[in-house]
Amino acid sequence: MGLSRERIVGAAIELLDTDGERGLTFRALAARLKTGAGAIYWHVTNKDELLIAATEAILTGAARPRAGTPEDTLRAIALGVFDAVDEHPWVGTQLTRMQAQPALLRLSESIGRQVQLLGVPSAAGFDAATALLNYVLGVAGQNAALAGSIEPGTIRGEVLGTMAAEWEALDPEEFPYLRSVAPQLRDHDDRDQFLAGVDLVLAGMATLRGVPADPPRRARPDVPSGHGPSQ
Amino acid sequence: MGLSRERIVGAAIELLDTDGERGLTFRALAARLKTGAGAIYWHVTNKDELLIAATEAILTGAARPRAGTPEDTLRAIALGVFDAVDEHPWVGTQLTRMQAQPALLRLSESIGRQVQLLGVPSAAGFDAATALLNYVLGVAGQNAALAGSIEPGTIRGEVLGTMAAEWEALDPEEFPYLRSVAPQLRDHDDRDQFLAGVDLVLAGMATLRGVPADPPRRARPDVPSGHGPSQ
DNA sequence: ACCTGAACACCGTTCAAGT
DNA sequence: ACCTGAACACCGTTCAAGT
Repeated sequence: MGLSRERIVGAAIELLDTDGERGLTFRALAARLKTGAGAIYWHVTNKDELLIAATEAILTGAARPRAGTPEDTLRAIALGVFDAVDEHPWVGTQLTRMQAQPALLRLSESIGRQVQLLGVPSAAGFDAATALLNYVLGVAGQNAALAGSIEPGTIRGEVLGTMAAEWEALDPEEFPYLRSVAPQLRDHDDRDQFLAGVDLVLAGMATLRGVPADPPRRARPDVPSGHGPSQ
Repeated sequence: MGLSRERIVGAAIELLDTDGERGLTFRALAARLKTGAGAIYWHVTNKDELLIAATEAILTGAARPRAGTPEDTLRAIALGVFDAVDEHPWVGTQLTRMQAQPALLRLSESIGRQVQLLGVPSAAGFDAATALLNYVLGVAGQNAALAGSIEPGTIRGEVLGTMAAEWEALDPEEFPYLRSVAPQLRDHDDRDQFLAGVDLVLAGMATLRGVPADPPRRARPDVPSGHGPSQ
């Protein structure tokens, strides 16, 4: 069984997951695949292409629309990205750094289409869809950065705890707000907060249709809570 | 006039602006400063610290609250970041990649405080402030990525034109939405769209107070249109 | 057609040696 | 105290040589 594009991409994903973004080098990849570094170039053009393929492997189907109201579909799409980045933080980096990422196109398409279904007038619709996309990408980028700043494989809650401790140690004169909110940071649920943000944007969109929005809830039992669509 | 931290940071900013993020190397920096590469390490710990200092130099004061309603202040803060990233795309990368970036703390503080003033209840307030921050960071990251994908110094409109052409060339079966919206992408104003997104989030926040939001406008003559607060 | 591994052109960073 | 520049330990990528 020789090399193949799939084996290479698979090994790259493993390396990225276990050793972080800096762990993926052609030498490490070659060692894991028991070949020379140059062999990989026979199947893959360069590192960028490899990263795109790896992201593609994780994100296939993540932006696929499901049945339900446009709002619920938008929540599901957004959650799909969130969970994928949660499991594979380097996906967040790819999504926010690479313009040539096909997954980003599919995500834009899915979001845009659902916003259209929402009934937002077309001029404002493009702006609204772009806003939601950018919010999702912002969270993805932050989560990737947060994961990149620590040892790969650290427990989730731990990261927020450390960050909360830093906020509590800030100068009270300059950072009263962050200090006051540090306890909330410590024991909040990322995923919940992400959804609250999605709901906030959706509530904003509702005002664009002239329909009074019901205030976004924080608890949402209607959304599946398991980590879904990533590989 | 020997070396100094300020001269080093200044030269780094010039290099980043003219040659892009990949243009900043210790060797190029040393050449520009007419020293050896190692000399820089006497004044600066490492490259990360240098990038943080450079971002800091650009973003000082960008998040400082001005007089006005909380909404207007939030718009001004967001615009400050947008314009800074517009002039110095690498700032967008820093903001979204580095957790230890002081400018990010100040930005979080400023946004959070204004959202408090907005009267959003404190539990939802933290979520709302985080949502706005993530939106701003998402746009910053995308603009940085977009700028990074092209030759430094390309004309702004040109980038969007190229991207619009790509969207028009997409498969009509798979990407009907992006194709339909390509013309809007071509001749829209980034900055306008960014503001529309901020207004969307603000409209969402308004629903959290139970106050009916007036629908966000697209034209906004009340906001200064010049590129302001960066260096 | 596919693989090997040395070699090339870079990086960031260190450090003995200078002034 | 500050600077110099060679050296070290890496990178991504290429390419002659093998099978």
